[in-house]
Amino acid sequence: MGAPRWVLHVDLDGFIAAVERLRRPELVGKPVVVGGTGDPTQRGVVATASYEARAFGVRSGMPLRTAARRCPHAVFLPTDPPAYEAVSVQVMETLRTFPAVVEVVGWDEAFLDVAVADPEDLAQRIQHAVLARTALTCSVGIGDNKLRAKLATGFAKPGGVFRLTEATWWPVMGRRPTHALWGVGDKTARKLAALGIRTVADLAASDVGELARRFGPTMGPWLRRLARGEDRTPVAAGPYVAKSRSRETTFQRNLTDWDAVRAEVAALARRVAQDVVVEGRPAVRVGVKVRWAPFETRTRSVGLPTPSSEAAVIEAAALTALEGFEPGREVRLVGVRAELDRAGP
DNA sequence: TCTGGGGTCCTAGGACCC
DNA sequence: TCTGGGGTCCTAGGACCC
Repeated sequence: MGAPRWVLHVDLDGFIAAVERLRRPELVGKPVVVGGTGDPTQRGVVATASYEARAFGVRSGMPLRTAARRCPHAVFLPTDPPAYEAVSVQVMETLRTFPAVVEVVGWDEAFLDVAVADPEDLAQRIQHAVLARTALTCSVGIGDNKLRAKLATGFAKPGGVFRLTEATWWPVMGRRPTHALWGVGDKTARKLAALGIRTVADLAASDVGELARRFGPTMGPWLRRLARGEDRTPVAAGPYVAKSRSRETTFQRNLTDWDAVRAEVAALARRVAQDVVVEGRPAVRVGVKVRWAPFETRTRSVGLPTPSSEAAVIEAAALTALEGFEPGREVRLVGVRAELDRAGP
């Protein structure tokens, strides 16, 4: 008889802002907003805000200009991905010292599949180990599957531990809006509300046939399972295998010159080609994204006759895809994406 | 609130084939 | 000549997440 299985979801508190504060102790206690180039007069959005900045209504995803209006005295910093990556590696190494299957979900998040009698005790030991190694605090959600562990973390923040299982699902989640579920965003919540489905309990009790009609054969039934906290997705230890690689740029000023658009697409395609080489699997399809001003996004893509990792091939394909667009309007953003071969080189 | 960048997965229509 | 139904691939778009 082994100990019971649990899923733990570990999530660093305000990760990016916390890493910046670590490097610059003078930021401790101050509102800090990280995002874009660090210049709040430029186009860009908030990647993370410290809890001091959040008190002024600054949120991730918010335009930097808006953040500056809400919290003018905040310290604005550019994002520094290599620095966060380095700290993230230390965090994940620390998690792997525990007897668990570890699935890394992002820079600052991981699932652990564990078999222990006292998951709260393990959660606290993880918090202490991460703090000792990186001086960062994290929150831990405990669940009987990934979905419940992930949602539990929201109740654990900041710095706490929370358990959510089948036994407590209804008292904790039943009366919350569907938007509280992991995978239900603004659009779906609104669509559900139009059907009279407002809470998690409403969704759990709704007609699965109706959901399938409105949301499709896969999404419909999945939504109802979500509302019941049902999830059998395993914690996957395997190394992350990318399905696509992409690069995109939003211009500080919209481009009006199509030659400049072509040049930018070519440059992005060469960067994507470098990423493809690093992945070690060739591209099978290349796509281009154009965002017209003010904010209308369109994509075009072409399959490659033969899978390739060559910069010249990927660049040529991107420029071919770009020909599917009618020039003449102002361009806010361009992007290039490569879909990778699933099988291998 | 004038809206980044990097991903994943699902849906749906049309082409094409049997 | 007119007609069916299903399966699969290709492509674009949408929704969501960190």
